[in-house]
Amino acid sequence: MSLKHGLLGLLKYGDMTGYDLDKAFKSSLRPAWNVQTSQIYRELGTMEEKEWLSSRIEIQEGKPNRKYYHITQEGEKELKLWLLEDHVKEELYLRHPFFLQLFFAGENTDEENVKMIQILKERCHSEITNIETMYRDAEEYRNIVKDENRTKYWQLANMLGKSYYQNFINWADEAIEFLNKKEGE
Amino acid sequence: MSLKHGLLGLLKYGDMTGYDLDKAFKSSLRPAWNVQTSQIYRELGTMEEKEWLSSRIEIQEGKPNRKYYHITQEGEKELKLWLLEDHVKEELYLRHPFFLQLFFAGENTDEENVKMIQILKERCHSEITNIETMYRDAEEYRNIVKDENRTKYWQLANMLGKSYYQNFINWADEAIEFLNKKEGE
DNA sequence: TGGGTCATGTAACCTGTTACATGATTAG
DNA sequence: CTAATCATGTAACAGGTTACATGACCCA
Repeated sequence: MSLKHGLLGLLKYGDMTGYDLDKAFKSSLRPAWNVQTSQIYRELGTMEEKEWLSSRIEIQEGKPNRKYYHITQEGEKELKLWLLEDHVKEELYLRHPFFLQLFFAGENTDEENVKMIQILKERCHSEITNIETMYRDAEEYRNIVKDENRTKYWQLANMLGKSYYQNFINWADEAIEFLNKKEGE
Repeated sequence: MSLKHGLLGLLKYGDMTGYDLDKAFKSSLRPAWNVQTSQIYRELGTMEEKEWLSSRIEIQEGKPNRKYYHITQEGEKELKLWLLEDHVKEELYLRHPFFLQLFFAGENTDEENVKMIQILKERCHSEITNIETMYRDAEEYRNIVKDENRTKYWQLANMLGKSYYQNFINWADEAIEFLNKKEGE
């Protein structure tokens, strides 16, 4: 999607290594998507070529060296522009194989589909739990950062993430009821 | 995502050309995502190589010839398996740049962000209108198909699509209220 | 006379995914 | 003793995006 800009955003909090960024991304932007570690390293490479980032290597003993990335002025400019762009235009799709599966679910039996919808529900419940844990873990950062402007939007992102999964759960309940009623007819 | 399986599903309704599939996809699976026409042709090519499809060419006068694709037994088997797989596992992410944007929205002013959220709302309203039109247009198919098992799931997909966008709208209202309240403090 | 529909694609590029590789240290 | 953590990547492939090309017909 826009991994590059996600990384730029995280690097505004401070210099980090690819490893740190991987963890930071996975623990804060998880509702967005699951990034591949290898992709992060690749993107960091091309971002450095574009001069959005600079880097320095810290030598460690016993452990592998750490390569710290730092956001440049170019990078900050790029991030600022991206944050003001309208990304809502064409990219609001419900991009899940599950939706296709549902559309063609008439090819399966109702029992098979109910089972699938139940799995969806469970999965969404556990995602909500993850988000709540994530958010509680972030409390400490909020105490350190004390930048209300930032934390305000973390809260909004948190609300959006949770309601997104809650919506699947609500739909799943309605769907199961609907299928049972049809069954009884 | 799984364009190949989406195309297989559509071809179960009857033989179609790439052009037809493009239109069918865009008018029924639109809440899922917007496929590139060129990608459909490419995928059809590889699907034919895999022998999930066979094709025949119908010569037309004045207009370009039409290349009809037909789902093979191999293709049907593949679709059946795919429809029973668990696609909910790792792929339920809210995969939108908007989420990243929101997470880092503290870099913008509140006014800029409220404007952005309002654009989101409008866009979601128009998506819901699109889905409703789409669904009404599909009524005729439902009368022809008369396969209640299929149409039942079209209805569920329709419900999911609408609630997905409605959820953004509800969130947007809360978010705007939240930002205004914070502003007043 | 210009734009839309019909109908097919190719080429290049960018992004995402999967698999693999290394090698030391630390905790259960 | 085994698994996890620390920390870096490369290679190959699959899937998505953008730009371009062709050419006739139809409608305002």
